[in-house]
Amino acid sequence: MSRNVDHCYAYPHPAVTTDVVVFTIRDERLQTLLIRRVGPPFEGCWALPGGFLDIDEDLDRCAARELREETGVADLYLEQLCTFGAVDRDPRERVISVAYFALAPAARLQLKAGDDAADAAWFPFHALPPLAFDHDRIIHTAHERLVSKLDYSTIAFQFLPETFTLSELQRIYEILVDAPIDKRNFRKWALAIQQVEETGELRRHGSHRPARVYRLTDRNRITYLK
Amino acid sequence: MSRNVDHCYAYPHPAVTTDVVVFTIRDERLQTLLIRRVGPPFEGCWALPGGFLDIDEDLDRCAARELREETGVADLYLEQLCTFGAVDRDPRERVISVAYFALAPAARLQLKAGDDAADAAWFPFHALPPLAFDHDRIIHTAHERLVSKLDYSTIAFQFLPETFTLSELQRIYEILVDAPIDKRNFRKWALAIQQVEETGELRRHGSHRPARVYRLTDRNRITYLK
DNA sequence: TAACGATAGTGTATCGGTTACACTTTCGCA
DNA sequence: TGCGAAAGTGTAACCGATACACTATCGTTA
Repeated sequence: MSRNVDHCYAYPHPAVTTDVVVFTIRDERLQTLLIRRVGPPFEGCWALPGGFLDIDEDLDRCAARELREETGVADLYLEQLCTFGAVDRDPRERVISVAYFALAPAARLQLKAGDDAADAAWFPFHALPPLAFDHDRIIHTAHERLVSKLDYSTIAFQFLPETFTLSELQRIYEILVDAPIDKRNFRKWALAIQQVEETGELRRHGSHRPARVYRLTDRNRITYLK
Repeated sequence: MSRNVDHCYAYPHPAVTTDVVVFTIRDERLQTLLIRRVGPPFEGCWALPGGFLDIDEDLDRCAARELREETGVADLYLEQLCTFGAVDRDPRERVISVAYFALAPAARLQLKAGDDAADAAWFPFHALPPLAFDHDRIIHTAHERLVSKLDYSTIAFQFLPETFTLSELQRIYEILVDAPIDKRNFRKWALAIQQVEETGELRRHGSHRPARVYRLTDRNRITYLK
C-alpha cells in the first residue's frame, strides 16, 4: 500500500484513535475507568483508555484491544458513541478520535497496568480529576447517552453480575437516575419485560429474609423497549 | 507539521472522509440525494456525497463543504450519524468515513453538479440504485436513526418550508411512518408541543376551505419531547 | 426462646396521556 | 345554487404509569 505514503505528501492524513469510556457501578456509585498518561502531551494527567488505530484493524477491534492492553479489561458491552475531530484537540498532530462507551459489572473488571499506561484506576463519575485532551467532553457525552438509553432499553442490565437479586437491579437504577424508585412498581416492570428468569436459588445476605436469585435470559443482547 | 509525514512511515494513517445522507420529502415520498461517481473505484456508480477531510478542517465543516461542493446544497440540518471503518470498505486504501445525515425541505435544495461529481439526483428511499462502497449500509443506518427520532423529537419539522399548513405537516409524518394518522389527534399534538405559531395568513389551494398558515417558533433547533 | 431489626416480597385504586371516532365550515367550480 | 373537497373541531374509552402499606422470613440478641 505504497499509495498511502504518497498521499501523505499530497493529502496529509490525520491520525485516527479510539477512546473508550468504561462505566461500572461499584461502592454504590457510577464510576469511570481512567489511565494515567506516561508521556507527553498531558504527561501524568488522567485520560481515557485508547490509542491509535492499526492500519488493518477494525474500529471496534481497536477499541477492544486498547482497552485490554491498557487496563486488562475484556469482554464487555461496547458501543460506538461519537467521533470527535476538533482541529486542535491534540497538540501533536491532527487526531480524529472515534469514541466508544462500555459497560460492565464491577466484579469482572480486574485492573492491571499495561505498557502504554503507568496506572489505571476507577473514579466516581461525579468526582473526576482534570482530564487530558477533550476527554471530559467525551465522558459527558457518553453519560448523556447512557442516561437517555435507560428509558427505552435494557442497557443498565449490563452492569449486572451473572446472578443477582431484584433489589440489586433496583439499586443500579436508583444510582443511575440518582433518585429512589418504588419497589413494587419496579418489580412489576422488571418481571414484565421478560429479560430475567429465576435461578431457583435463594441468596442470604444478612439477618433478614433471603432474596430470590435471577439471571438474564440473554446476556449478550440489549433490548429496546416499547 | 512535518511530523505527520514522518508518521506515515512508522505508523501509516488511514484516510478520513465524511459522507452525508441527505433526506428530503418531495413528490409525496422520502428521497435521498446521490451523486454519480466520475472516477474509479465504482466509476459511474451512485454514491453518497462526501469526500476527504482537509487536515485543518473540522468534521462538521467537511461534511457541509463536500455537500455544498458536490450538490450546491447548503444550510441544512446536519447531525453526525456514525463512523464506518471496515478494513476493506475502500479498495484503494484504508478509509474511515464519518457519516452524517441531513434533512431539508424540498424547495431549498437546488441541485447543481460540482467538480467531483458528474451528476447529482434524488432517489426515492424505497427505490435506490446499487451504491458504491458500503453506502447502502450507511443510508439504512441513517434511515433507522431518522425513524427512531420521530418518536421523541421534532426532527421531522426540518422537512418543512418557511410556512406550512397543519395538513402539510401531517402529510410529512404520514409519509415517514408510512401509515395514515388521525387528523384530530395529530392537530391536538402539533399545537400542544409549542413548536409552531400561526402567521395569521390563510392559504388557498383548491376549491375548498383555505388553511391556516403556520411557521416554526424556532427553525434552528430540534426539540426533544417527553 | 421471644422480641426486634432489616430486607424480601406482594395488589389495588387513581391519574394522565393516547386513541378512537363524525360532523360542520368554507371555498371553487360547474 | 348545489356539489366536491379539504379544513377544522370535542369527547369518551382505554391503557400504561404511578402512588401507596403491610406481611414474610431471616439472623441476632436479650
